[in-house]
Amino acid sequence: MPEINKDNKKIVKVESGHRISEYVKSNEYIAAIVDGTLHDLSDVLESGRDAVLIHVDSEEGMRILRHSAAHLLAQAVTEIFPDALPNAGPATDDGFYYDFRMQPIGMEDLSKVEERMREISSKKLKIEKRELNKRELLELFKNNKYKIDRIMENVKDGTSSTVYSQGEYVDFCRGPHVPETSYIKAFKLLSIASTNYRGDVKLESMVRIYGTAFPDEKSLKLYIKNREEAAKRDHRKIGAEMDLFVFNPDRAPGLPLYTSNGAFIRNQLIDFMRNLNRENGWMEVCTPHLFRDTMWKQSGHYAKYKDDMFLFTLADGDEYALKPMNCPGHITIFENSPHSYRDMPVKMSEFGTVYRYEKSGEVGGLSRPRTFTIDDGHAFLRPDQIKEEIGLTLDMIMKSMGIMLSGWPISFDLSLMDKNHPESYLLQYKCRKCTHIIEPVRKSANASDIQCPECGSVDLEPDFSVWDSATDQLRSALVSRNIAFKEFEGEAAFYGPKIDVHVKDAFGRSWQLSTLQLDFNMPRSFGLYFINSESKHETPIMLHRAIFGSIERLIVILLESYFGKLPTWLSPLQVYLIPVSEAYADYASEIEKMLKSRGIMCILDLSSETVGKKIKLIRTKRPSYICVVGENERNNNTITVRNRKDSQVTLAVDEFINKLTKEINERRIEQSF
RNA sequence: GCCACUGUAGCUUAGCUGGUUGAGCAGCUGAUUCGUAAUCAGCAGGUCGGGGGUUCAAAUCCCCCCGGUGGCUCCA
Repeated sequence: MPEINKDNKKIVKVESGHRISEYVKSNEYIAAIVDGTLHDLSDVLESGRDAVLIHVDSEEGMRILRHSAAHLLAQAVTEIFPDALPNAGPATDDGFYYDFRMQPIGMEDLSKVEERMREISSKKLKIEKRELNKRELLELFKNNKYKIDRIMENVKDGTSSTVYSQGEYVDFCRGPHVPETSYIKAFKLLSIASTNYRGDVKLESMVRIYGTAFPDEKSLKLYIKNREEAAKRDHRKIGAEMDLFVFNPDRAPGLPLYTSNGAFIRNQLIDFMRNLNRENGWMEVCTPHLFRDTMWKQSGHYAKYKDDMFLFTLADGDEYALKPMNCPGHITIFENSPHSYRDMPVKMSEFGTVYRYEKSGEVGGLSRPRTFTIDDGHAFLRPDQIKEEIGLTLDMIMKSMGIMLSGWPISFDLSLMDKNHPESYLLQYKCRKCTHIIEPVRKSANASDIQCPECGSVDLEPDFSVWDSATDQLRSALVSRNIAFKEFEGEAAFYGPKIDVHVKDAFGRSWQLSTLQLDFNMPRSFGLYFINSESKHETPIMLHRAIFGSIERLIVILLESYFGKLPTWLSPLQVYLIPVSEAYADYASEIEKMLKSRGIMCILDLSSETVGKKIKLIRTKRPSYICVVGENERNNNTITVRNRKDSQVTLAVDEFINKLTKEINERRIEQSF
């Protein structure tokens, strides 16, 4: 996605009784904000106001443009397929879609639809808004049950709402939209998908058409080019070329097998994180891959994720499950011994391989496998230790991202609770009558199903103090590291607030890596405690944290972003060594021995092919260095080295090996030569 | 699971409107001993994803199944 210019703000004074459009000279402005609400340019203001014009290049402007493009799509589809019933068509982060109840269509139909959209666009149809009352709305859309559903849900009796029309096409919509169809000129339909009404598999299936639109042809082209470029860098293609992993759909669907090359990359990443864990007091543990169902029932995973777990029953009737998460295993270790407040925090880490039964259509490559390994960690904390521990974990994140993905934009999201819906969260309550504190529970949405155990009153007040304190500590940990972050209200898990870390690659794709989640629930459901300074049992707070996230996904990110040309410390082929002829095989073997004794990944190619051919054919394996030795090198005890960018230098063998060893040990991204 | 696209040798691929598959690379054998993106020659490798049907004849047309890929959260 191209950069969005957020400073394209223009404010005009609109006098009472006038249309906003009268003050707009350029067709780069497509809508306006007045007193915080969105308006069409055709709107007449009843009293004089400042209107903030929305530029088509702004984030808001793009959404409006794409939403209008979705309407254009619906118009074209209903013209070509009169039986198609439009449901809904919003803008998405990088385009738009529209859902229709209709016969399945194919890609040929898509180009027909796109052609029709262009025709309609060039007709410069005015996009007009009308206000209708509920009765009129229901009458207008009487043949479309989906629109009727939406009207019933969104328009209260006796009130009115808006419809937008362009030519013959009318849609129930709250807008705003661009002024006329010709504003939508740079667009493309991308794909067809099946979806169900309201996303519910039990309801009828619908055809979803995806597309995207941009303010100008150039940005559209760039977007399409980036998509194609990203496809070329698909990790599955690169992985096959470099011989990193194998998939066998018959024997192990969705379960990757790593070759020695792939295993090398994994192990390098794991070694790196293992050291970082040690430096930061995360003690490595090792837990089994399967547990009895009883544990999963206690943890709550069974109730929530039963359908996504690999479950099986043994001959004696005992039920087991492969672990979908590592936390209960770590809890089992924690439980085994008493803990004083002085020993806290207790921090366990594990490269924990988990198994999740993803639905058949959802698995694919390393990005959506059915087994993956998390650089998992669970800290058992006293309530006052959150800030310190989060701060240290943020340091680990900054350090590891700097080493692996130097210079990539990183963003931090802090997810908070929505205090208007306390019933969505695990909360402590206070009895308004007798001030008794009720242990954390999750109230159900409507019922007054909880009563005070002391006086029986149902008049309970949510006590946010634990959440507030935890959230403040997360926030101040971020602030203490000078980290910019965004807050998202209502995005917290029911059991606690969290911080998510995303990185953005060279193609503008955002990837989630680290997560830090506080958990007030699991320590409670397992009855965990530590002995506090008053010799009383106190429940610890758990921190679930992963820095890489899944190692599989990290490998995907590294392969796709480096195009397979990994930093040398991660490369399974660090040196590819060629003697110019058999006569120099001995000299090359000596060098090979020296490299191997330093642990450098090296292949010596003594086959009878020409140097040119060997270089040509090794390219898909992406060696860090291609080294050639012959008469010159042997006479001077040197080596000729060609790097990933194909620049070449001849230097002393000792110097090469020393600098290369340093490059690998220091995990440098840039090459030494 | 649902929809679209797709499936010819290990990889990349030719095969038009039906006449039982053609190549390049990789592999193997031999020659060549060579200075940075393919040395030469030969050999071998395919139930055209699987099954059924139409037809004198199917990789090609029809039906069913199985893989792979994209999508199935963003609500007028």
